[in-house]
Amino acid sequence: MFFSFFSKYLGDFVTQGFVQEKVVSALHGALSDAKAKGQLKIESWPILTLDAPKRPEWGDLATTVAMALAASEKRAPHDIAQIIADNLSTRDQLFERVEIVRPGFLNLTVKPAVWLEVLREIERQGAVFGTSSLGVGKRVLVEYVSANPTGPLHVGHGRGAAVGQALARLLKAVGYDVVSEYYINDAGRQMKLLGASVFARVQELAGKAVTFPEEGYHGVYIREVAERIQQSEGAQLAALAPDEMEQRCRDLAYQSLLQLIREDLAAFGIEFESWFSEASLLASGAVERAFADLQQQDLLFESEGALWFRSSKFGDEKDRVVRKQDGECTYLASDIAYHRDKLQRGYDLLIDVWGADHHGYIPRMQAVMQAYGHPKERLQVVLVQLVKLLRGGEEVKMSKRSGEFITMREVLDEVGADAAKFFFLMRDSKTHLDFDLELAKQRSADNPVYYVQYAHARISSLWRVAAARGIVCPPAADTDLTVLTDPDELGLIRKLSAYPEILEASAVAFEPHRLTYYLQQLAAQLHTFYNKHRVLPPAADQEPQESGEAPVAEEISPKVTIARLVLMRAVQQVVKNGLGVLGISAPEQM
RNA sequence: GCGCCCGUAGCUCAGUCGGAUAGAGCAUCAGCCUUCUAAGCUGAGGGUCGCUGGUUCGAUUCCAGCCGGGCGCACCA
Repeated sequence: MFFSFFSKYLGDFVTQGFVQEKVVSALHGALSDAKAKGQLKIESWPILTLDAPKRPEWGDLATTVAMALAASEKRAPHDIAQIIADNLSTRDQLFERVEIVRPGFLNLTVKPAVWLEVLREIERQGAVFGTSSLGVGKRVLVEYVSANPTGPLHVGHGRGAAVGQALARLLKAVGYDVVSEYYINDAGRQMKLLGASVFARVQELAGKAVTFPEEGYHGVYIREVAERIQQSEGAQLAALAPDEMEQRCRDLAYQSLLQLIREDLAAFGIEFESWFSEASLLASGAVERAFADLQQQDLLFESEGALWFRSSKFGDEKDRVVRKQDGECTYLASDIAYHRDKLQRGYDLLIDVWGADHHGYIPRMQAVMQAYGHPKERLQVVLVQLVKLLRGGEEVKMSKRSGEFITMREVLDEVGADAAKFFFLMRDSKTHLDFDLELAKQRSADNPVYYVQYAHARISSLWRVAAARGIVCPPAADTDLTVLTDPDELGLIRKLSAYPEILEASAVAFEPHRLTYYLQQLAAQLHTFYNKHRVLPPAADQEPQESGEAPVAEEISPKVTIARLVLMRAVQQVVKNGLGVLGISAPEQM
């Protein structure tokens, strides 16, 4: 909810990672100084990237600029690294250590005091910590799910829904103005088949023998819809002529199924700002206008009695039919008109979330972008691969033929919306996903959803216990954090500090799973810390264990307690923010 | 046949605008713990990053060619 208010804060909070930003500007300064002194030429400025080194002894952050510059400077990377290091050493309020290693790595160790600032920063920014202004001023439309209203949503749609929503929120978080839209295919052949199928079932219920339409919808839900229709207005229906009756069945079935889809999405916690009807495009003449535009640029031609779009002109492998010999428009016709409409609404970026089996459709839609005078990159298609449902390692079989499949609703009812979303977002959307229902509903640390949510709940529990013991945690600004010197503490802070970068990388790559992965790592680090260290002092009543075997409980002074509480509060904030972006709740208790 | 995606530990997968000794979870094995703030902790083994070449100081990452798997090549959605 608070996402819609982001844009007004974005100007104030530019967080490319608090510490990272300082280090980058220090590096930039060092390079400038070196250039001014004539030590380096620096004809073109390198991109300053910071990596978190794999080994702790390599410092907090590392950069490879020296090696990147080696070629253009025509000098050994090590020398360049030395020059940078020398110029960096004047900025020693930031660095504890600057080391040059082998080919030309620059390993930087930032002073703990600088890291501690991150905690204050997180507290200051709260729910907007991690957001950035990358996309400010740009409008993007994310279209997803868009399932035909001819049946309930299945598991694949669920993954698409989770991915689409996460993408939308991710882009909002980095400053874009985002609208989510569902395109309703409420026209054409599918609807006719739906009407015919339901009509046939209604006739059956009325005791009339009918032949079920070829390629009709066989699912049980069709019968259910027919039964409802028969009950509610069987009498009125009987009075109609057959084709009127079929028409009526189609309308009622459509409404009923679309309603079902809306309800399922609501149950999944997915909301669209906009629902766009294909039929409305046809009714408004938008398709004809789209054609006229193309006609004008000679991008349409007639051949073999059909009308073709010259998509090959824009890199598609061949031209495509938009109006068939029989005079009917193809689905491509509506899609052209629909995407033209999106463009006319002034979006800077269009994102379509599709099933991966539609990938062959991308070139022709990007051709549409170009036909209307936009770069093809204006349309970005995010592909979502199939979900393989497992139950305790065994594949759950589904048969398409009989029209029976596992619905999204069934999965939600079994594992809950949070777990379903998390699992859908755990892997790169373009790869196949194994989704184990048993694992997803487990309430244990083996279940990654619980593991992450538990990190949040666990900290909430601290507040409850602290409150009960009358311990209050003052704002970070008023707290002496210098007692946080343990590697586990500083490690957590470094992890927190990386959150804005993760968020941004995840957003620009359209890959929500990176954030999911990060949250698992952060949770793991939190749990490790939590198991190893105390935050609150032991309760007064259950004092000393017998001396001897029990591991010596860590001494914990009030000062340390307070500082660690501040740390915990920051971890909790970041977990909450991250889960929020993924559309997953952050429970206070589990 | 052409095109797109995937191929990383026993399993499921991260990591690639080129960087150091390639990571996580599960499983396996070995210890410890049965305590609290809440559902245990610590460690180990495990890899020709599909194969072969190329570019590079440096390739899991980029390029080419193969191999294997998936998907797509409609006047179907």
